[in-house]
Amino acid sequence: MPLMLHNTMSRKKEAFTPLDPARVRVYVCGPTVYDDPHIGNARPVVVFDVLFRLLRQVYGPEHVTYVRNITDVDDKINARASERGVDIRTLTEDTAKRFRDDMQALGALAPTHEPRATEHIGGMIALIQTLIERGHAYAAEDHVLFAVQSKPDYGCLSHRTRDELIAGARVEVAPYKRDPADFVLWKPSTPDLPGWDSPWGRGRPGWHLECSAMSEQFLGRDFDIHGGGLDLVFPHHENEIAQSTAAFPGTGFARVWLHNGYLVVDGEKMSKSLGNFLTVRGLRAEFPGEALRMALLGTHYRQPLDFTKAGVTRAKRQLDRLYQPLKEAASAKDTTDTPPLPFLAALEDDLNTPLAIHHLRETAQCLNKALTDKDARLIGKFKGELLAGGALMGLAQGDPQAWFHGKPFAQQDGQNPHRSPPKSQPDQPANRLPLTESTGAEGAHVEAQIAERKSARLRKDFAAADRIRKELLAQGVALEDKPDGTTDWKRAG
RNA sequence: GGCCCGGUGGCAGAGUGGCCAUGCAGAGGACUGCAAAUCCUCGUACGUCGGUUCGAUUCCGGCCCGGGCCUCCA
Repeated sequence: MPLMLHNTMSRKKEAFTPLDPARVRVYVCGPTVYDDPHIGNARPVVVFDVLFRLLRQVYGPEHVTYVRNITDVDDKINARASERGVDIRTLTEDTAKRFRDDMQALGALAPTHEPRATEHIGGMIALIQTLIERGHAYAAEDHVLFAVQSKPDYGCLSHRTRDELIAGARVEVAPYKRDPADFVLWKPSTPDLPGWDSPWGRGRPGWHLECSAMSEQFLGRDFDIHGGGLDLVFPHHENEIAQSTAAFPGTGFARVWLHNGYLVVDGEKMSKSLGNFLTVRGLRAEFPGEALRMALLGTHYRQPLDFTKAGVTRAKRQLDRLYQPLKEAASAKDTTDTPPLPFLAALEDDLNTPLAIHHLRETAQCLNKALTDKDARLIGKFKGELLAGGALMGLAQGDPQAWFHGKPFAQQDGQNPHRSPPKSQPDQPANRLPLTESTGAEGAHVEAQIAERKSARLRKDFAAADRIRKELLAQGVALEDKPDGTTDWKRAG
């Protein structure tokens, strides 16, 4: 089955055919690094990470180039930097680092390239010059503006005409604009603001320009997929198309446009004033990063997602159900590295992650049955399928025992100990997480209690045995007696 | 005003012109000293009004409700 993707440009699901299967090229708009990412920022990262993994699976890891930029010049950055009394580079370096750390905790692979806007100012200036030469841009009062009327197809992505945009009446009509719909390519900086010398004086680039410049640099003038949040369709992506195709006539820029739907929290738009603003960092203190990832993938990427903490708890239980049979099958060898076919079909149908998760759970159930039947052949097969499917979604790749033994998250700082490196990504050191010894002294205590309970059970002193189990449960440790007389434990809740 | 999305069982969430999503929660059973985990069985849906059709939750139209975008928010 071919990979089907919903293209915002055509508003249809289309069979995906790369321009060059040996070099599949994806660009996704990355963060503006002025503050820690919130859970809404995480959605596109996780969604397009699944796409990245899927493309690597289909075309081979070395044949996929994934670029996600970092916007490190912006008015909000300027404001935040001056608030803190640091220069923007200090602020953006620090914020970008925290962003990468958060995204890694969510199991997202590092993109192939992560260019920063400020390192591509030259390319942006060159692009502006080309646009001016071709009559698509003009300088006015130290600004350079893109002349929307010079591009008859402006609005092709958002399916709006220039007139419809103007009718919205929220357009800033600056006196230096020839047309109200024109947008800024370059704007002047005051001496206290970051700026670069240019033919139009010292200034800084408009936001849309960086993606046009950097995608060209890393992916060329024609590439396969451009992704981002739904809110970027207009004006950001519309303007990127206008800039790039105006500068390079005869080229098509991105072929397929993917946009993820909005995320709301408890049914309401996330905002600081409502008190429902959830940062990834804050959530990581309460939940495993992998549970957050599962929660984000539990809704199809184009659907609106209502993010709730109850939902994350549900997602964590879903992961328990995947890890449980993997724990039981820990000593078995997986005999395949092919994901279940229906699972793959679901992902290939416009990244239907909820359906894919369902198939993964089906495989987990098959593994459970095989374990019950002690069918070594099926155990190996389903374990392999489950791990392979999980690898494609960045789920269930950790050590099962560590997943169940991990420290309660309220007591944890730093990294998620539950994830070990994804099996299929041995070449990505950024994704190697230490498998911390979370069982340590406390584990020894639990083991001692288990031993004590075992002797109580052997002498049929069930009251004592139950008391020990109850005490442990109060400490957040749930016991699980195995048929062979041994007892397992795991974190309750 | 313009454009675009949704409304599925208690909750979450896929999908389909006629037969099952699935999970959580709930009910019952197997297993267990009792649990847990696991397995088996079960109940409860497709906003509303019309139309097309042998048949619509699924296609079309009206309406109601919710959400988003319309110059820099993923």
